Order: sequence, then structure tokens, then C-alpha cells
Amino acid sequence: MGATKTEHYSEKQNQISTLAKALGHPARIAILDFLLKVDTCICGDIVNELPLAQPTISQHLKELKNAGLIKGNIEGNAICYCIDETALEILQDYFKTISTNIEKKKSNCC
Amino acid sequence: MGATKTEHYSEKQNQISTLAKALGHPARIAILDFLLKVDTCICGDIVNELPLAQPTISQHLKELKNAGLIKGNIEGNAICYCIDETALEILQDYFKTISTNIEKKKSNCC
DNA sequence: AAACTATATCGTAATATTGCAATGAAATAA
DNA sequence: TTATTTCATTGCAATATTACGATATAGTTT
Repeated sequence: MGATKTEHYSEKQNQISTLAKALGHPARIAILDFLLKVDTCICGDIVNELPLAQPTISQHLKELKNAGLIKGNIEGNAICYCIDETALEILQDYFKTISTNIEKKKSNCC
Repeated sequence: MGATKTEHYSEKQNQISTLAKALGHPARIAILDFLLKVDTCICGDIVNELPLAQPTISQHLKELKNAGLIKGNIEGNAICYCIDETALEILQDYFKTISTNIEKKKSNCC
């Protein structure tokens, strides 16, 4: 099939998996890393940093934006991208919760 | 094309994206949630919890295992799965680093 | 206005993922 | 030994993703 059966899972599970999926490509991690590395929000030139053609990067940016991981502001004829903290906080909280739950369990096998 | 150009990215970027990709499906998040919810490691019956056929779940478990997110111990003719903390720590550290970096920047735009 | 710059969208080819029925393999129970 | 149970693997169809050339759009410059 190839189509995920999203309707069978909880909203939280879909939310986390959607965010994780958006991060599931090295180019998109590289974009986030670059947005962090640069002091101000970056207007363009992500294309010069990655080994991908402009349409491909535009597509990756769109996916990050759709997932809510980055925001884009129009600035003249360029677009200024930066990280959206909200989404990252959701992920951070999720992993923190898992970690504390594991800690609590101290599994009796494995 | 459809093939990711992994060779162009840093090891860290590939590591994080691989882990994120493994979490990029609600069924796999549901599996992790279930492993956490149950007190001991679970031997089977994930199939009864999810709306997917047994081969499909076996496939998802394999992907989680390949990514290093879960471990499996053979126990008679059943297999006992549980979460591997190491991979989760890597992700947690990554998101923590991003958060502190964003905090430091206090972006002057967006 | 025309030329230029920056980004998005379209179309398409190559490849990957998702899901399942059928089947296999391996331990256990009868 | 012959079921039975539990999980993995194979093979395949449907769909999604990745990448890019060509083209469109929109602002800027000349």
C-alpha cells in the first residue's frame, strides 16, 4: 500500500511521528544545524551550503515548514527562515517523558 | 531518484536523521508507548494492541531494532522487546543542544 | 520598460515505504 | 511425531519520497 493508517493512532502519536518524519532526512537536519549556526535568521544561501539543487532544498524547507519546525518571513524578494521553538519543545518534552518513565521502571529484563 | 545522498552529510546529521526516521511512523511511536506502558518487557502481543497485521508489525519492530531504539531477547519461542535507552539519550541530547542554542541567540528577527 | 535575483511549483524518473497474504522456521504442547 | 504457537521472511501492489530540469512568480535593479 504505502499509505499510513493515521486514523488508528492517537493525536499525540501522530503529532510526534509527523515531527520525527520531518527530521528523518539528513538534509533537513543540516538545514536546522545551519539555521542554528548562523547568528541571525538566514535569508537564502542555504542553497550554497548543501549539496542539493535549489528546487530540492525548497521542497525540504516546505516540509520543515509544514511540520511547524521552521518559520519563514518574506523580506524583499528573499525569504528569511528560522527555527520554530514550539515544535522542538514538543519533541523535547516527549523524550523527557520517555526517559523518566524508563527510569521509573528499571526494567526487570533485557 | 528517491535515494538520499547520505554521503554528503556529517555522521551526526545522518545519525540523528536515521533515528528520527525510525520514529517517523505513528505505529512505531505506538509501539514505544506500549513498551513503556507495560510494566515488564513485552513478549509478543503488540500485535493485539495495534490495528496492523502481524507481518507489518514485525517489519516495524525490525526497523526500530535496526535504528537501535529497541532491543529483543529470545525467550522460548517468544521474543521479549524493550526500549534501548542509548538511542533515546542521543536524541534527547540533540534537542537539548538545539534548545540552549536558540536560547543563546534570542533571534533578532522572526 | 527589460534584465536580474530569489524562491516556488510542475512534471517526471528513480527509489523507498507501507501493508498484507502466503509461507517459512523454530520452539512448545499434544 | 504431529499439531500448535510465535515470530520472521518473501513477494507483491499501492503509495510516498527524493531529486532535479524546466518553468513560473514576484520583487529589485537598471
